[in-house]
Amino acid sequence: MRPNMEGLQKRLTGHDVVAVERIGKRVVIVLSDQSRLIIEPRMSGIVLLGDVPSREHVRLILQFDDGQTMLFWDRRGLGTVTLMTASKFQQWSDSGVIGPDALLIDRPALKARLGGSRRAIKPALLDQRAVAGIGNMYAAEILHLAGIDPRTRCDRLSNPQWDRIVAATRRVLNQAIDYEGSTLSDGTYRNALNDPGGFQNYLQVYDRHSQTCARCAEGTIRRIVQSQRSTFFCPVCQKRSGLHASVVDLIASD
DNA sequence: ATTAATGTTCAGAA
DNA sequence: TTTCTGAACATTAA
Repeated sequence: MRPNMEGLQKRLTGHDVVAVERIGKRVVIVLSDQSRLIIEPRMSGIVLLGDVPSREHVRLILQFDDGQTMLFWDRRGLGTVTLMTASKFQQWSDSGVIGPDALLIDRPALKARLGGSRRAIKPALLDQRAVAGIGNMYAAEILHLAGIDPRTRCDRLSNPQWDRIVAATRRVLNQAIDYEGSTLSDGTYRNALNDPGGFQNYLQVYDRHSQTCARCAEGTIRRIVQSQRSTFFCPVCQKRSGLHASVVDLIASD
């Protein structure tokens, strides 16, 4: 991506932006000829309007006629920027590399995609081909809210458990969006105006290793590794079988 | 010096 | 065939 950045800037010159959309974790900028500029921020990338936070790590700058600036800033440089023609985008969209969006999927669809799998539910939720938009932090929060052990095999989950996963997904993601994301102590995540989010103050398990669970006030949050990612969970609220009473209340109050 | 980090992809092995 | 591991990408901070 970096070697072609100048070529990319040149190809973009003279085009109008007609829409900005989202597919899973990607930002999709629609241009007047229906081609798409797709930004995939990955770990540390952010899309910003306005000032450049630092001259370093700027990957792309869109300068608009009215003086506004949109830029992709990526400290670790793991993110990607891709410009696709309309037909290439259509092809890519239809290829199935990105599953249904996490905020739109319903229980039958999610179960159809994962219900036959022997994988543990936590790594399965991170599979963007199965369902798009859930990352490591929110997978932990979702399963905690749903009261499900992250190690549970997908093919052992009951319909009520799938229902709780879908409900918890919507609630966690919508709440995180309302609070404009989670900015942990390293300050990486920012909204488009470079302001920190507020949802980090409401995280129940993520990054809370060895703390007492705020919900049940009994369990101690555990950290385990699944598919080379940290998983945090409360062994009391999230049992393989059985369900802590407060879980039912939380989901039901939605 | 080592490790881990809100992510994904690849090769290779159970 | 499925699912996992380890490495890779690059940077920062504890």
